[in-house]
Amino acid sequence: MTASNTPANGLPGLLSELEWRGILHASTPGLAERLAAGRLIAAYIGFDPSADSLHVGHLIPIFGLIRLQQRGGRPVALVGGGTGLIGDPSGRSAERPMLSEENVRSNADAIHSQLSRFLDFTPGPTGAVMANNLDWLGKMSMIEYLRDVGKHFTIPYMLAKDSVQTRLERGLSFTEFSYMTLQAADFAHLYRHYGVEMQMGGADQWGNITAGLELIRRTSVGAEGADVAHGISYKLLLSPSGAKFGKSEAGESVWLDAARTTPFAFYQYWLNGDDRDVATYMRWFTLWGPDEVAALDTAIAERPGEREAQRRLAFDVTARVHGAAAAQDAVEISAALFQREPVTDPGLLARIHVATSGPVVEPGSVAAGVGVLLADAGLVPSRGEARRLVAGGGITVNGERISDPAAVPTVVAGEWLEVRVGKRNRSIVRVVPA
RNA sequence: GGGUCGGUCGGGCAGGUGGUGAGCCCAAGGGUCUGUAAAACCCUCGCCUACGGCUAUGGCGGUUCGAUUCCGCCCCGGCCCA
Repeated sequence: MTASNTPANGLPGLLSELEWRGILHASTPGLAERLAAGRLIAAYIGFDPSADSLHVGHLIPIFGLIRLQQRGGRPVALVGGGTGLIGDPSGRSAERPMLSEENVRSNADAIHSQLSRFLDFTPGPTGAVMANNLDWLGKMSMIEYLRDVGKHFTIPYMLAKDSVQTRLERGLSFTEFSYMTLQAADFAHLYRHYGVEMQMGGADQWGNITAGLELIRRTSVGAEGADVAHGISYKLLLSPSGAKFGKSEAGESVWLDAARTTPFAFYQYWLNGDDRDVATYMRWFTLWGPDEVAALDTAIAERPGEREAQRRLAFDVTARVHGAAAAQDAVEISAALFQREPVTDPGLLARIHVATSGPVVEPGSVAAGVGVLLADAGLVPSRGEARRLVAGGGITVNGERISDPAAVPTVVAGEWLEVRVGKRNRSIVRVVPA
């Protein structure tokens, strides 16, 4: 850890930091002055509980809060237990399915606990705070909503929003149309009751953020002329390689929940990134300062084969999400699994099997030949696919390239098989009688 | 509610007005080189108990020797009208 990890210039340096990292999309006029004022500022970001775990895409807002706290601001993480029942049309091309209340509630709980590991919630001026908008939106009566919130929005104002415009042709329910007013109500509520002066979010949230500013401006008294609230939006993360950020090779989301995406798989996701993307990712997903980042830029350019930036990035992010021990474990398992020779030490095999949530098969599957084995283990979608892979030379078991789908591999120490499917997909299969 | 157009492989299409839909593009996967990267090149790309068989044109039913095609009802989506 170097000195650049603790920005000495505090809150006033926030905007310029987001600038050099290439993250800043927009910010309200006057925000720089407000940050320079030397007073504490609290800012919030909302998390939509549409699933029971956050995924790597959520690291963007999470880092937004982390950087704020690091610079001496108070981060407020808002879980959308109320708004999640409505559905944000922003960035969506079609009406989304409504989630049940129980669903949203349990998702909100899960997300709540995941967020707690990224911020310091120790009570104090910069202590992080968690809130759930169901607490106030759920209590609001319809009359109250229409008088206190709806009255301050004109239809032309709402129609002008991008999120609405892009949906006018394709269809948009009144419910989703109203979403921005609920998010505005959140901001206004947090402004009044928690002293939250700023909302942050992705570029697609800018319209919702400004709707909140509008509501606050129209409903707050005093401080005439001065901007009483602010907003920052982050760019849409476009990976230079054109890859969809946050999707594994199989097209699955990379989750922050270890039960969904093992720390090993998580580490592999970052390690395996395209060279062209690392420079961007390390700016977005680490707290490294300009000097460290520049040094790694040089490393990428001069010694790409070493993948120093990928390794450091993968370790850093994995450690942040799953802890340093899990990250170290992922490094060791990766080294063992991706060395030239197959793993044969039973102790190590067992350890890798557990850490990677490896598949378990019965001896019968092994005796039926590699083709059947791979399908039974779930390493390939079908036997036909297994045959294709074997024919193409894509399957290696215990270090031996398989040329016949009917081949019966030798089980190591009576229990283990090291299977390599393609170049990057390697796993340990455990053989246990039923 | 009425009308109309559409629902074919992960995505995008083609075709088809009763006689064999696995055809194209993209995406994807495997191999070679390299670095668990990219590019390039080669191969593959519905499923299976695999020289063969089975399933696939939103769902159900009908007409027919035979339906993706014709008829009816239903579901989903777009547009127009009320």
